Amino acid sequence: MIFANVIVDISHEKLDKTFQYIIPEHLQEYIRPGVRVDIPFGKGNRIISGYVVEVTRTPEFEIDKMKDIISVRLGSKPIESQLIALAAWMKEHTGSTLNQALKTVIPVKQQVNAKENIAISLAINKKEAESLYNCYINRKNTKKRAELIKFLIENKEIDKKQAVAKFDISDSIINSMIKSEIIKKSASQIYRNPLILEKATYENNVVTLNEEQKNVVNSIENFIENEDTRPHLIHGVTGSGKTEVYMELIDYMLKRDKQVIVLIPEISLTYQTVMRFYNRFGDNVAIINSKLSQGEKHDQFERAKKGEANIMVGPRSALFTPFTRLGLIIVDEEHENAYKSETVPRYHAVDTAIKRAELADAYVILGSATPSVISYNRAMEGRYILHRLSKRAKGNDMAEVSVVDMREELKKGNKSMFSEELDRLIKDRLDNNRQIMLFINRRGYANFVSCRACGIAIKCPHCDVSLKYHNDKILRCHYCGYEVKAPDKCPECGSKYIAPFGTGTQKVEEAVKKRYPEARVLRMDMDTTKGKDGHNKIIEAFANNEADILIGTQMIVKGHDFPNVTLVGIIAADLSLYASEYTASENTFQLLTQAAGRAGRGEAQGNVVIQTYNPDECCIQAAANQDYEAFYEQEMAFRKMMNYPPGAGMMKIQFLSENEEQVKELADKVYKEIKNYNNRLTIIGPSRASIYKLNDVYRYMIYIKGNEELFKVQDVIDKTLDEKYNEVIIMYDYENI
DNA sequence: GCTATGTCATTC
DNA sequence: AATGACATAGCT
Repeated sequence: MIFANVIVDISHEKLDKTFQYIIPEHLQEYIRPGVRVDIPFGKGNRIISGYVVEVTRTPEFEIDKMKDIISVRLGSKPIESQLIALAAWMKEHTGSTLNQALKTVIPVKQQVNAKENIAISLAINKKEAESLYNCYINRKNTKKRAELIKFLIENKEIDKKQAVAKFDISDSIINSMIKSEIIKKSASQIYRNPLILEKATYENNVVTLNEEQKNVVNSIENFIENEDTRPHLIHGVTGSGKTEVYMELIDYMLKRDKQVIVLIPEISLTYQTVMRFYNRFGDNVAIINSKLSQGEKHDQFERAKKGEANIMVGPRSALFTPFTRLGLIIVDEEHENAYKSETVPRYHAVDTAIKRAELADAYVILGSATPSVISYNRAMEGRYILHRLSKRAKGNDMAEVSVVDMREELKKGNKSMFSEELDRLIKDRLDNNRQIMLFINRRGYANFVSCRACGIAIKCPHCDVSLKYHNDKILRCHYCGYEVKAPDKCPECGSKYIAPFGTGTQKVEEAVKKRYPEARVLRMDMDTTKGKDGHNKIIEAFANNEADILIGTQMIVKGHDFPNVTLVGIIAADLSLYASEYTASENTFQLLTQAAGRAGRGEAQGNVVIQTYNPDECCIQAAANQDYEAFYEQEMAFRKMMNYPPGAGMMKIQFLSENEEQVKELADKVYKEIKNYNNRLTIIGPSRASIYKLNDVYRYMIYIKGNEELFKVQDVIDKTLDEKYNEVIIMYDYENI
């Protein structure tokens, strides 16, 4: 016997799960995940529609109580089917529950229903209503009815849900009132501010591509003509004009009556980027970002569904745009960590994009100046098709990069945070009215506060990290937001020789202001961009030449185009190198290359100064030489040797709990279970996470190397879970599987 | 005892 | 969300 797990087409918390139905023999060939079916539901067996999310042979409900699926709705394949099939895939590949996956994939559902909220209004005229009110108010059990009628006389209509809450009235009363034609149901109005887009200028409608760009466009079009569905990876150096290539291909798709999704990391989803698309395609572009309200987001999705917009630009979640004629998904800056979801379902946008494209018969283009090692490896193996853009679009040269060994600077007696070379170049640029960007990958004033007498560093009481010193003499935890006034005496030994150490954006800002008092300085980090529009304001101010020097964290290096910047200084390149993840080198290389790419995007030659204590480190050298291939070769050799992705697949299991003993116990127990299940697997751990305590939650990790077989490990663990460990949350991540 | 009205639990 | 089962008040 075969069963179908069906999610019913009614939006209500209590029904937010699957119901299992028997698939009658004559329907078996039609039923697969995503198919819409009619099913009997509830006591009266009223017929409602639902979606099949899973087909299985294991019954999860008493078979004799299980009902049969009535029929399959074939023909027009609603977009929901496709997205539900995608959710089923996500469940499988991220280890989330189906509901979690569905909620992510179809956020529209609740909204659609919210939009169709039922309102009630009077079905009789005012006089009748008033007399009825007098009648009800004097009777004993009809107070609530009377109040409702009074309200409706005064206010015309009310949302049904609100009425239930406000008058503590029950559904059956409302229903009976509808039956006796005192009130009537109607779809309530929606009040929502539509996203106001500025008028498009269509200013650069026609862009001439250079030879290299044309080649890439032609080549990709060729693969599409031949229906080769392999994803494309465009490796284009910073400033090589990937966006123009995307736009050309979007145009090509629109001409074929297809729709396009463009994913952009949230952080570079700025006014600048958005306007580029808007100027070229006008109203055909819909945009979402995480700052939009649920309602606004829903409106954009609705526009897409109706075909009023055929291009969706947005972050990760734009992947789930309900396009019915999806033809192409573009993932810009595909290496970005932001594409990996941090909440369940912990999906990766690149893999999910490829799956969505497969379900929709669409194509995928990934683009980056620094492709992830995993993606590049896939291109090398022929699973992706690689395209190169090796020249800058405007014909200008790549910036000249120099690496400065800060140990040597110290020997020379330079104790400041600016090397001689950086200092010389900053002065030069200030004299010539050029702009400068200084990059330091750490916000705040200093890294930590420690006591010179006893050597302790002040830590966050909730997290296993040191507190960061901020200029306002406050210590902050950058993970949980904990704040405390900086002490003037060591809390351990009472010594007054307690001082901030290390460097952060605030300290750099202070040093810059002191050393170059004539320069106008802007700082951009988490602390200065808190406001709603803070991010854009700073970017715009800098773009308008309102400042000479922009100091910032990662935020400033992601994809912004400032033609007047001819110097980029990386104050301390090593910060991300010491991270404990196996991707530390990759992250450092990406960051440095992207930062370096900000220089000299206009006509003038750019300079980049990388200050480091590890000048011989491979990733720093490769970034300095702007040599991706060299980096890839080195890194890939390391990954293969260590069996890290893409050398193998990897599964990460995290154990989280406020109960320190329980986390450890459970991690140990799970380790034994896995060993027991398959003792040939390479298991690393269990060990403490790099930040062991975060927000008062203790964290243990287990890593397992392997391939598809790892998906089964989760089932094994789920089955052996003991109620005793209910407090412990287990999170799974899969990489390169 | 019967009806009108309100509450509750259930939905494969 | 929607429905039948059940509970209770009020009336004849």
